[in-house]
Amino acid sequence: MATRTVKSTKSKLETKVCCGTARDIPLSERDAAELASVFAALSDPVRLRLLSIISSAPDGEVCACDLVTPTGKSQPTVSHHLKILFEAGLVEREKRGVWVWYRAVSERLDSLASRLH
Amino acid sequence: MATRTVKSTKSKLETKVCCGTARDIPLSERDAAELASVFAALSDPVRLRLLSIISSAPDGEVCACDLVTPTGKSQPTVSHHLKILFEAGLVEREKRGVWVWYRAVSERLDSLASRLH
DNA sequence: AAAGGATATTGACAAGTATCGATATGCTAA
DNA sequence: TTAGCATATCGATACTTGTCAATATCCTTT
Repeated sequence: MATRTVKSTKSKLETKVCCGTARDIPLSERDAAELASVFAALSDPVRLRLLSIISSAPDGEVCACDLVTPTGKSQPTVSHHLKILFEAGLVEREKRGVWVWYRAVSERLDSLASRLH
Repeated sequence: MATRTVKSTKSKLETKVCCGTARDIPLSERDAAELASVFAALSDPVRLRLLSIISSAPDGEVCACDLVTPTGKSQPTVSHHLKILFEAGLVEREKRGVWVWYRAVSERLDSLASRLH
């Protein structure tokens, strides 16, 4: 933390004094951790593409078996990424027989978008 | 990839057949990587709080020296996080004398928000 | 009941990252 | 020019994460 007093005033450089008292941070530590975890779920290219496929599906849902080939990743890897998206609340899943269908949770993305301001 | 033929129709479970041909992914590999890198910059609680402080500053800018104490992190750590925010295009910086002032790049957040749909 | 397939989990490993102490750089004032 | 401070970089370390092969689980069909 620098000094707070500025003596000379010869240029614009000194017109503003830095290093005031620490103000309250608008975003709490808890909220920051929560937000960060959602962004972390979105911080992988494979997951973004999975979400993209799911979101743009005609019926709004996609079978997990259709998510392996397009991404070029192994089945366990895709399953792992889908789990992360699910736990972040970005997708929901429904098991029907042997298949699992995924849908995007648009409200989750909407509320996230609104928090970017 | 599962079989595509479904013979019996005894319940709703079989009304939809999964595992069609791989369709094009709306989000390209390059775009996904770019987007993911921005989300990665936002996926840390300390960086979100830094951005929060900067964004809500009365003058729209904050001296780096005012960003160490509130976060409770060391000066090198804060400098590291600011660099990541800067390289992601989320903040811009201006050196004035010994001090460095940071401002949020709101258009960057806006365009990011618009891409969440 | 047995076989086969879809999905999830486990274990292991390589790569990436957050953190801090020490140090370098660069600006200002004396 | 020297001293002192603000900021950035470096080096090291502990932790996290993306990936896949192997395996487990669960459902359906025969």
